[in-house]
Amino acid sequence: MYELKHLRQNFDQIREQLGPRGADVPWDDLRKVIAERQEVSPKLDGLRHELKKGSEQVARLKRDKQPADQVVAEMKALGDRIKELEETVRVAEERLSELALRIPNLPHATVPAGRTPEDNPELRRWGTTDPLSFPAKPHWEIGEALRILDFERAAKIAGARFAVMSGLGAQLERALVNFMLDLHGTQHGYREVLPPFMVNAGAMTGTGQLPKFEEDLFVLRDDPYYLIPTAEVPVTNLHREEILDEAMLPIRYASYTACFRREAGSYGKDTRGLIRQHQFNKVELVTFTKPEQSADELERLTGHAEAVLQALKLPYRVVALCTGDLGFAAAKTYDLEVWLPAQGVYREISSCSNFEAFQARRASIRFKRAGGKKDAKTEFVHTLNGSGLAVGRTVVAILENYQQVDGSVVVPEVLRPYMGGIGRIVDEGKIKK
RNA sequence: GGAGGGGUGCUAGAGUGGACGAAUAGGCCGGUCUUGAAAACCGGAGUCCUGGCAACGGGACCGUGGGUUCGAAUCCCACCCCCUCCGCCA
Repeated sequence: MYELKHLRQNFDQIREQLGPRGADVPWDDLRKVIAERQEVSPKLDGLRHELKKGSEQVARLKRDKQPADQVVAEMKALGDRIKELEETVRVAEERLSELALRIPNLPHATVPAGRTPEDNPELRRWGTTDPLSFPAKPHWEIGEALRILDFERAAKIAGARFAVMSGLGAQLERALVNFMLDLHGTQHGYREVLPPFMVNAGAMTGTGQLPKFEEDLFVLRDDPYYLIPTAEVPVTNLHREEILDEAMLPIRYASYTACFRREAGSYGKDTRGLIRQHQFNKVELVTFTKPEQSADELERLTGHAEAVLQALKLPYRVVALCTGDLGFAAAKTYDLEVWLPAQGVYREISSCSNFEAFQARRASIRFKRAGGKKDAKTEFVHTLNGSGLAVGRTVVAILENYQQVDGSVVVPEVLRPYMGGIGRIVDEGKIKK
C-alpha cells in the first residue's frame, strides 16, 4: 500500500524523472489501474458503512424482540454487492503492485549522467600500480600452482563457476572474513550479524530482487526459499514491517554470508578464476538511517570499505556509477575497484549504495521522530549497504598483487595474526596435482 | 515425520457470534503534588487506506488466506509460525 500511495501522489513526477530508466514500465496500464482502484475503493467503504449500520439495527431489533427479516434480507443483498466490489479492488491492487514493483528507484540528484560503465567518473585512486619486476601471473595460475585453488575438482563435485579452496588458501579466505568483521565491528562500530542464507519471497521483494530479477536467483525445488545473492537481503529485511525509535538510528550491521548467484546471462564472461562464481563469500555492511543522514552515511560506509583495502595495502580506485549503470533499487552507488596487475585493470570489489526510501517503502521499515508533534506521521528510513569486501575477489587481489617471482605469495601483514603468523604461502606439496 | 497445545495492542493477558479497535495490569507520554525524585492521583495514547485547509468524518486491521452469517477476534477449512512430548539428526 505504501508503494501505491507514493506512486499515485507522485505519478507524473516519477515518470518524468525516471526518463529512460522507466522505459520498461507500462505507465498507461498503471495509470488506468490506479484510477480504477481510486474509483471503486471509496464506494466499497460506503457500502461497508451501510452494512455495518444495518447489522447493528438487526441486533437492536432482536434485542427488542422485533421482527428483523426485512432488514436481514436487505443486508444480505448488500453483502453480495460488497463481495463483488471487494473482488474488483483485490484484482486491481494485485495488478497494481505487480506493475509498481517493477519501477526502478530514482537516481539521486548528484548521480552523474551517462549511459554505460565507460561513463562512470573516477573519483579517486589509492596506492601505486607500478608493474611487478617480473611478468604478473593471473590468480588462477598462482592458486593452482600453489595447490590452494582447485577448479577441476570443483567442477566434478558441483559444476562450472565453483571453486575449491584448500590448505592455506582456505585459511586465507577465513582470515579475511575474520579480519573484515573485526575491523568493522571494533573500529567502525557495526554490530555483527549472522543471518540465514536462505530467505522467503517476501524478503526478496523487500530489497528489490523480486519480482524483476527472479532468474538471477537460486530457488529451492521443494520449499519456498531462495538462496541469498547477498547479505543485504536478510539483513535489510531484519527490520521489515517495523517502526523503529528515532534513538535507534543509525543502525549499522556487518554481516558475513556466503552469496549465491545464478549468473544467468553472463555466459562466457570471467569464466576463469574466482571473479564470477555461483557461490562466494562476502562481508556486507548494512545501515539504516534517517533521511537527512543517508547522504553522509554513504560516504562514511564507502570509507569503511576502503579502509579494508588500505589495511591490506591493495591499490584501488573509486568510481561513481552514472545514471545508465545504476542498479534497479539504488539512488546512488560508488564502486570500489581493486587493481589486478595480471590483466592490468581495475575490477569491482565493492559496491556501496544508498537506496534512500526505496527498499524501506517496499519492506515497510519506518521510524517515528521522538520530539515530534502529537500527530506526527511515521517516516520511512533510508537503507544503505556496501561490500566490505567481497572475499573471493580480495583473495584474487592478494594473490596477484602479492605474488613473488618464485611463485609464492606474501601474506599481507594485517592478516598474519589471523593465519597463525604465517607470512608467505608456498606449495605445501601434499596434494597431487 | 507423528501426537497435543497455542498465535490478541509496546509487554503480560482477558475476551458467551451483536454494546469489541478490543477488559485488566505493567510499561510509556502529559499533568497534579514535591526543593527534586519516588509513591499516589488525574489524563493521554496503535497502524494503514480514504474525504476534508482544518475541525472532524468513513473504512480496514486480533498469525495469513478463504468460507459460513444480516453481523466473526469468537464458528468452519487450508496454510504459516511458536511451545511440549515422541522419532530422526549436526
